[in-house]
Amino acid sequence: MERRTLITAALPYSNDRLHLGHLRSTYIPADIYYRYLRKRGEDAVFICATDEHGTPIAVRAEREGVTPKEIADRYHVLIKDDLEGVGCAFSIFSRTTHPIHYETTRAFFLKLYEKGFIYEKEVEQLKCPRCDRFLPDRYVEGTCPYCGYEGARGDSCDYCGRYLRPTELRNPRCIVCGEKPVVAKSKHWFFKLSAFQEELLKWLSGNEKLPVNVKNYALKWASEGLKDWDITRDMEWGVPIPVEGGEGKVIYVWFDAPIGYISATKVWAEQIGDKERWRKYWGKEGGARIVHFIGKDIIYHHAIFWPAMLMAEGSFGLPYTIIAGEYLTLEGRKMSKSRGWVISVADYLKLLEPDPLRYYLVMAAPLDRDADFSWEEFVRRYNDELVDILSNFIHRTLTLLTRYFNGKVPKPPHLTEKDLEVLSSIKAAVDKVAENLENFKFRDGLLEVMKLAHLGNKYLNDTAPWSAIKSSPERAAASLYVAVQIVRALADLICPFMPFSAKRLYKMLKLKGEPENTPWEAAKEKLPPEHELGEVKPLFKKLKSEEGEKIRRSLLPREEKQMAQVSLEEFYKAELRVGRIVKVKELGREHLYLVIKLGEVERSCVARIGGKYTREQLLGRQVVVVANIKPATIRGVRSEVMLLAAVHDGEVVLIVPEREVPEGSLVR
RNA sequence: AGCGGGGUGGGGAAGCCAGGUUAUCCCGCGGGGCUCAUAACCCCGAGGUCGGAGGUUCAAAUCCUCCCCCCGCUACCA
Repeated sequence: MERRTLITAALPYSNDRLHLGHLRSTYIPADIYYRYLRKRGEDAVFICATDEHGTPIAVRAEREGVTPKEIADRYHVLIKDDLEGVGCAFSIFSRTTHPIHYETTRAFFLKLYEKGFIYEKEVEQLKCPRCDRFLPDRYVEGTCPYCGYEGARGDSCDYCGRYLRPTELRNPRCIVCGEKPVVAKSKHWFFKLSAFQEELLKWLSGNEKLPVNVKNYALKWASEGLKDWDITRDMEWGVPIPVEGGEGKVIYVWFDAPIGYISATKVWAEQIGDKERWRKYWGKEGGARIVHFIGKDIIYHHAIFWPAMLMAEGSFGLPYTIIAGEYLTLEGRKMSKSRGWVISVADYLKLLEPDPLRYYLVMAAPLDRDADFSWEEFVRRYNDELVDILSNFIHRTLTLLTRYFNGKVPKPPHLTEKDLEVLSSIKAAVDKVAENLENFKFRDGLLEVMKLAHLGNKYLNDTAPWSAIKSSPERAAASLYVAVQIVRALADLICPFMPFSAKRLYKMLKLKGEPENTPWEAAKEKLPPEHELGEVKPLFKKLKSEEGEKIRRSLLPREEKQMAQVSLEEFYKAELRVGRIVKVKELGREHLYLVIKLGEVERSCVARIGGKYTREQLLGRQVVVVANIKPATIRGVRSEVMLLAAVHDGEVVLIVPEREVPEGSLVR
């Protein structure tokens, strides 16, 4: 039976635009795979959608005074633009607010409910007395019960990585108002995840297609024991619970999001006018190979939660494999949206073409390892590899043909052993690229493509048609006949990786149709003698250094570049010490005069914390000061040391030792 | 502390999971060839005790143990 594949790319969360990291970990690999299968003529569908529920969108909407749907609408369009801009050829880019999604999610939930895999339970839940509402997971922060980390969120601890429940947190606080929540009873629905532990372990360990990074990670969690999963939340934004008593509650976003893969397939089927078509992919028997492309951060959800949900539901196929892309750093450092240390897809596309980016992101490192986006490296790969090796080979071949053979493929009199050998290595290359793509080895596949271009350059050098044309035109004809076959193959081979360039190359070669719809094996076909070529133009132009510098300046985020770095040595010049406040006097409305005892000595300090702290709050407390700061006179009073405090939105919070230490202790 | 990733010729990276002939690729460097092409292309060469120490093995960059060093995770976020 013919192979059928359903490819999904992780649903982008609809409250921000995408950056280069998203592309590298998920969307470009998925797109390459889909384009490859499509060229193979296989039955493949490429599914994606925006994920539009959940607390972050709700919180943000609240803050902006709009509805959550408005936020989701806004970003759905932008994200779609980003992805289409880099060439992602989705069959459908749907959304989880689509009516079909609601319907599918409700049905999924009900089926599990009827089968007894979802049960109701009164739980003790955190409720904020000041905000007067139950607090869904991320509305609470506190101390992790496992590792003691103080900034753990209600759903998980970022420090030790464990998944938590809000009530497990020690010292919880409401993130909206900071109030200590109280425990209150609330009814919730749980998915019997624990019931699937054995089946999951079996499925995970028996699945030879799962990459090691996914498999090991999931096995570790599954074998540590799975708890039942609270899949409802006290909020309005989301899919309403389809059973009695669920008023004011919705299904948890991580429960409905993966169902989006199914619902989006349904939307697609409807759009192409073959409403029941989706069943061919999701059917348990005779369904498609379901291939999920995700980022490494959501392995847990795709390799544990999702398969368990599917096992419980029973009528859909389980994932065939899950490809988890690792992260992309920017100039060697982790990307960070809040620090502005990111390059957004939109910004990139304003300045450069998508193909070189696709090339770079694939080449930078294998998918299962972290990669780095560095401007210098990008320019190097662009100029030295794409331009010099690939584009230049194509250009010189086509130019020679234009000059010596009127832009037509010459008729080779006879082909030497060497010519035949090169022709057969074209076929071998086509197969090698395919084999790598079959195994999700995108980088290796692209390397094979480049090897073929390299071979082309070598072949041209060895056969030197430019000099053969004088001594033996027949040799020149043979040589260029062979060389142009390599170019022809490249036109198809680069298509999954660099679809825009493939298109241009198709035009230059006057090949019929579009590269994306032309069968993969066409790469092995030969351009016949007399075939006429189109207008020859370089595929990629070199990035000149001034031009590159200009792009670099507007592309790379500025904020971090301005941040000066401090060496350890420099840092140690600052002498931070613990002292005790032994005297407090007001100095106008904003300032306080303090005397701070640092061991044997006492130092004066004028601090701008008036109105923030009272005399009583300060007297006798231990604080941290910069002991060797250059003394200054503030409000007419000499200040010898500087008091340290955290500053945020007009708040001033003193830095104090976690417990009492001898005065004068050094802080390092 | 924990979790994760990494340490391979001057720079950047593969290879490591499935151990095995001269350790691969791009850049840089030295020499040569070519002059069709976007000062591009091709060939040859120098340069590596594959972080360190043990161990397993006929054989280890690759497996095991211990150690050293670097990076990320404490802030929504692939």
